[in-house]
Amino acid sequence: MPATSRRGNRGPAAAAGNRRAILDAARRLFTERGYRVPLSTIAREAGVGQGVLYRHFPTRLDLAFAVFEENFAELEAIAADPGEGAFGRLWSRLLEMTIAESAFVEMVVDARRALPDRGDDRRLLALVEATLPRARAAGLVDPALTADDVLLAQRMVYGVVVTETDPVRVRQAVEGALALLKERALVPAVR
Amino acid sequence: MPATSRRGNRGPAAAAGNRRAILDAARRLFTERGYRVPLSTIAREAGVGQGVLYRHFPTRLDLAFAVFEENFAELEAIAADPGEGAFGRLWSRLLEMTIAESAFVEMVVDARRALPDRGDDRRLLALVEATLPRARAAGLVDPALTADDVLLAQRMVYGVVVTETDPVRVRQAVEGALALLKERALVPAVR
Amino acid sequence: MPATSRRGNRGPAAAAGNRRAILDAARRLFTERGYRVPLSTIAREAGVGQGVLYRHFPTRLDLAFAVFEENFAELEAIAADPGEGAFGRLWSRLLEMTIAESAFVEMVVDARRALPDRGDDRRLLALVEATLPRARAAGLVDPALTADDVLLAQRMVYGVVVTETDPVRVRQAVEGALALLKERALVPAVR
Amino acid sequence: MPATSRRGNRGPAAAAGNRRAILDAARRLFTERGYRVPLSTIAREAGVGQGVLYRHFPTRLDLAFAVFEENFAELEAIAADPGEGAFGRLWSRLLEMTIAESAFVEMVVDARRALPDRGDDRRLLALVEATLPRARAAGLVDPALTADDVLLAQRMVYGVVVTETDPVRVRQAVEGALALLKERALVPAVR
DNA sequence: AATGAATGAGTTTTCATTCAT
DNA sequence: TATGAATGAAAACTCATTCAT
Repeated sequence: MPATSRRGNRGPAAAAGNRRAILDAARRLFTERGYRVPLSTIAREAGVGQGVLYRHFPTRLDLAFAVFEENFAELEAIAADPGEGAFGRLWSRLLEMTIAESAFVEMVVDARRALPDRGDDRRLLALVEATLPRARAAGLVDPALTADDVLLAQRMVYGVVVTETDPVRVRQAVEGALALLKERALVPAVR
Repeated sequence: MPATSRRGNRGPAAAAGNRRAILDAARRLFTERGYRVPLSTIAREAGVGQGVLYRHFPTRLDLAFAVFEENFAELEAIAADPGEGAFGRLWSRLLEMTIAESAFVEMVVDARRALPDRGDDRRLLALVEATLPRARAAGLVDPALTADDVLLAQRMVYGVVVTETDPVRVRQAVEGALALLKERALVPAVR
Repeated sequence: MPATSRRGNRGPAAAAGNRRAILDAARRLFTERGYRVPLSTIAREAGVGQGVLYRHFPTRLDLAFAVFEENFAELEAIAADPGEGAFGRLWSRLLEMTIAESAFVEMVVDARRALPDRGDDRRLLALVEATLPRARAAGLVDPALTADDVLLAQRMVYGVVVTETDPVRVRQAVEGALALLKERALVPAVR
Repeated sequence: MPATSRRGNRGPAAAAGNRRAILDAARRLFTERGYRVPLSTIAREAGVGQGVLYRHFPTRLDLAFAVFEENFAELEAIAADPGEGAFGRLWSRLLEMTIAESAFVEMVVDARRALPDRGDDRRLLALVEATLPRARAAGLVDPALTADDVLLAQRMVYGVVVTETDPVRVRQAVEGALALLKERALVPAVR
């Protein structure tokens, strides 16, 4: 659904709201229609002019990374919890994101052609490294499980999500993938 | 490199050669420049007119599936071998294809949005089902390994390949993914 | 006036006619509305689609140079005449072109920012060098007049044309400029 | 470099400073990047908002003429000198301006399309008429040289400057042009 | 049957101008 | 009064598809 239709020049005060509306529209449209959805469609759905979209996000990748960034912020908030369950919640949320927003695989593919490393892998790695030791100490995961393993596992789940042709079977396919990885006791399984 | 330069209307005899040249050019360009490479580029590289490309392959997907089909044909030839090593060779070749032609993930993503199921999964499944029992009987794989597991594992490897930003680390990443799956003894590992 | 309105795909046979129509429209619109006239306007006036214009002339400069090239071709034809009057006719036509198509100054300014030397100066220099000696031998011009002088004089006339704000006074201004240069006996004066 | 960074609404007192900063930025950017440089760029470089630029200069031409006006003011100051050398200094400075700010040719071309005569020619003519007689009386210039000749000569130099593709050869080209005009004893030559 | 230019709709991109704060 | 974001009308550019020869 478009943000409430906006008309006329609402002045600079609208900037934050516009940015929000653009990000929401982009997240939704990337998911529904894929990464290549026209920028003009995103602007229209966000209820802003094309120029506003360009002011906020000069390239498609800038927009995509900004949406991605919000996911990261959420994961960082989870990882900031000092409890032993943080890793489990981080992994669970990461799986949900992977399932819900597989459109980002297309973005990654595109980014790979267009850009040098943006360091996103390292940021995610840091979150895992911050939380995994406590889970290990509490006996919640296989002691041999490394942070690299976790990231690799997430990428493997990505592969399953993106190649699943029937949307209603995505969760089931991910369950199957996690079962194949189960020996290393990645927990918890997807809800 | 374009197929040998072609000029003028060479009549029906050229049809097969043209089809061949288009498929070769498409395979190369999909890999090098991604699934969205302009069809006109493929026609040019193949040394044919755009009309010919349309005659042979009315849509981008028809072309992509035809390229994919050649991979299937190769896999089918491997699976036709009645020996106990057929499954291992099938898996090995499947991994190689996954590594070399990850551009097909983009195609699959596109196909998912555009088309009803084309049954490719089922064809691949049939090849695995034809070869896995003999490998299992010969003790070459974990007895609990199912054909579905194998297909799922291949999709997981896809995920790793497509998300690897550094081309020279793709094999290493796949090795890591296979190691995570090793408990089920998928053999052989990637070369 | 637009080339006779054309609709529908007339096939490759239309290519030469389209190129001609585009060049004519571009020459007219550059002169009437300046070098920055929208390419879409040129395409519309030529009676072709935008894509056709792009196929023939990938950039605005390519188009402008092609129009310019036609002027060169005309000058080359004049210079090919072995008679002693060739230089006079060359100079006269060059002045006419300068007066009629001052829009090309804008092009030159633009080209200077966008491109390395295209060698046009040298081509024009060659034409002058081919014809000037015969005129000199026939006593038609000051014996001290060099080909470089001629080119410089033409650039000076350019300056007068482009800075004349009243279109009806352009010829009069050029006459004045030629009078200032008269000691070197550039002949003939503009008609 | 932008004028000292300005933040916040500093009230009417800032108006003069803003005008100054805009003119400086415009002069520099017109020269460096051409007359078509985006107005937003000029505002940014001047350290002011776009609205302020519009308040001071409603159109691009208003801004361009204001920059030009400053040149006039400098020339007027030179012409106000009652000595016999005023004409020489006026001509010399005029040549320098022509060389340094050839971007103004683009402006003139644009103005010609957009505006009725602004009388700039007449203002410059007045300056020459005020100083030339004294130089003539002192025997510093050809007695036959008229003020119209001087203005025409300056426009001719414009033409040479704007058509010179190699920036380092501009002065040399101007020298050549002045040599062609030398019979009328325009002095002094460019430095 | 092959060629390759033409078409034109779709997308991206820019920027002069307006206007809420 | 200054700010700088919003607007939206152009303009530029791309490319899948058609079709005369």
